[in-house]
Amino acid sequence: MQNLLHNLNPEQLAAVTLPAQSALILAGAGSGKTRVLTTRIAWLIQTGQVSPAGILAVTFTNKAAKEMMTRLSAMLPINTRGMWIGTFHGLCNRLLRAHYRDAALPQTFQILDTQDQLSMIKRMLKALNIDDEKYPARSLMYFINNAKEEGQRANDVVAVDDYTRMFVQLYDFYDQQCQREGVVDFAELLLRTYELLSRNQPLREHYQARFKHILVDEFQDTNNLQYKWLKLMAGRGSAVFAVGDDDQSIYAFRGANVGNMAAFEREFQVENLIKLEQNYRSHGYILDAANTLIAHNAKRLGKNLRTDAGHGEPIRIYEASNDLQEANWIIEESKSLIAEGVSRSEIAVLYRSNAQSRVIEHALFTAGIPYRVYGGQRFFERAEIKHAIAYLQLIDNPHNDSAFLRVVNFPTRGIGARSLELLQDTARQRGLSLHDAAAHVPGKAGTLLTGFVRMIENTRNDASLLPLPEMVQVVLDMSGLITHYQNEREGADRIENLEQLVNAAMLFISEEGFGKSSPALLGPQAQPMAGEAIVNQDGFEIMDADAPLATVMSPLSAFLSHASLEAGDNQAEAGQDAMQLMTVHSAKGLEFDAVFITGLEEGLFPHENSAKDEAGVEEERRLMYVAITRARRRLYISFSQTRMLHGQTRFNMKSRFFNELPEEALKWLSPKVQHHWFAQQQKAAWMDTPSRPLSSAQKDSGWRIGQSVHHQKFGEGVIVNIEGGGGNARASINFGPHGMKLLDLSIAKLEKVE
DNA sequence: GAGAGTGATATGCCT
DNA sequence: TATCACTCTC
Repeated sequence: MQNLLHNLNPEQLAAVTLPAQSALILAGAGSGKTRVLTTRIAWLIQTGQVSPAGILAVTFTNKAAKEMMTRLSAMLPINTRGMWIGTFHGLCNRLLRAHYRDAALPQTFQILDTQDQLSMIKRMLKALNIDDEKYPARSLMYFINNAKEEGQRANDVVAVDDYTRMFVQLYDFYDQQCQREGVVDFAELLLRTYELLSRNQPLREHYQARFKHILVDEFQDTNNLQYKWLKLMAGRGSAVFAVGDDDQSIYAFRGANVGNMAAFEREFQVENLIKLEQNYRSHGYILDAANTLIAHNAKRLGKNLRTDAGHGEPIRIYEASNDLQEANWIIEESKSLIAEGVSRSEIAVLYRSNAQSRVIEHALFTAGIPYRVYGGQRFFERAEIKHAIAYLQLIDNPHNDSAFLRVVNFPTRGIGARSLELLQDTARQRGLSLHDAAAHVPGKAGTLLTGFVRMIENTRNDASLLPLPEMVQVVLDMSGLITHYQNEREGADRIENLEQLVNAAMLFISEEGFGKSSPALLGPQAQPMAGEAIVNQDGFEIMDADAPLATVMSPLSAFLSHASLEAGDNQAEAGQDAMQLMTVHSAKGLEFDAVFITGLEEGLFPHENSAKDEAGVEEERRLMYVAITRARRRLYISFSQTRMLHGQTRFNMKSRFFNELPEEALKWLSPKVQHHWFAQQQKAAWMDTPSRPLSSAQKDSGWRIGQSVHHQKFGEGVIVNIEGGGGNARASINFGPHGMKLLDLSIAKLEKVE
């Protein structure tokens, strides 16, 4: 125990050793949050307050869950695999597998990722002959997911207009369709589990009694359903240990509700609110900047980071005249950092939106500096992998129509659109899945379709007793995927990926504790349950969804869940020592010796879509806070007067966030920058494209695009466009925080600012 | 069924 | 500007 608590600071120690009551830990950036969380679990177990089975630890990402398990195994000689540590979705999956009957799901239900969900909705809209101009699939998807995240089924949604009524009806259809096919989307995993436990008293009480300690990571990111889910799991007796940072809440746009922190404090009668404010990551000036900036947010629980490290170096600010120049400056600074001995992987370039990465990538490429961009396509999202997975899904659950349609004619088998229409009609009329309807289709189409179905069945028969990796191999061969890609010009990479899938299957069974030779399709292995038996409302004895996945699902089902729930690495080839390029969002949780935050311009950061209301600006500010606190020793912030975006040159003002940083922590590097207009000319020359000719309006009015101006009411702005001429000329002016204004040049009292 | 052509569309992205 | 999904054409 000495060991465990060794080296914790007083705040951390207090948090780790709290009594068994609900507590809220406000953990600032770099304050040792994960350490506190894992040490807390280890401490509870080691002091005999709870057994590993009595712990429920929830995270948002698989990465965080894995990290927690790794650290925990290092602290205690226990097998973490059987513990209930996982993502919300992963844990729900486990519960639903164990209690599939009570949850009214087929044992082999499958999980739709976002892509699958969208294509399913599109298919449904088409089948129902719905005008997709009026009711776009994407909007419907958001509507459905939002409703589910509010805990609402179709008939819970209050529709005030016809449009919404239509959506509600489609939501209902969608749910029915999912149920028929035996598939669930991400939100459904949570909602279904929530409903299962709220309706099923014995089950609920069983788990409530079991999980004496519930620990939640990144609590500020919980959405409303997740919060309700936690309340239900906790019941009255469990202690919930919630760790979060309201200042790092940057996912409101996808339903996260920071308000859950305040609600938690109130509803769980939190007596223990502990703030972890000691920062072990960044130097003083960097923390000063973060603290000063975030203090501008009105809605905060309040927290201030401090460090024992000295001031360190000031934050370097650079003003570029255009985005190319900004990129080149990053290259130059990086080169000198590297020359100073900073390794490339310790240098990160952050940007607000992905579109900004292009210019920087180009410059890095030209300079011959290795770099890595986060956020590309992930392994399980690749088309060829999706195809292979679809075959596996059909073997596991033939009623999955999405999977059926994905591969029925891939590789091509002469089953065209008309045959499929026939099949879908037949299926609808008879209330069958596509797979089952195939036998009822007459003619040549029918022959081809039954041929496909037979191929699936044969594969299932041939492979059912094989271990998972070998099954995957058989599927690759029998489906014709490998042959197909062999004949394709650029199929080599795809074949390589498909072979990787066999490896992934191998790795998966060994990690999840499936027997090396246990048949892929064998149902849950009959193993003695660690938990006590419980009896459900119908008098059936049910098993606790205890321990490894192996006890509640077949290797194949488990692997398919894994493929949906964990899309795999989304960072490009690791290995080489490369500079790191990523959005600010994906930088959350990471840290680097040197960080560049780029594009600090009004409209970009804060983003124009968020700057309309105060809540949006506050989230952008938190985003900037996250960006700043990624840096350990050196921080650069840059902005540019002009920038190419969507094929057009934009004139931006520097971000309002500059006014919210402490001047004494900053060092302005900017050389005398050319005037906007010259910058544009020069850039045009560089890019070898003709510059925009002066319009008559620009010549006549004495004003020009790019001119900085001052307005009595709106302050400083930049002319973005001029229309009309002579006395009627009007200009669009970007006033940053005040937005874009269209002003009559002869009326508005504008002053030129040089 | 592949490839060309069209047009909408462009903040962030985990599960 | 560039990408992507989708339709059209041979």
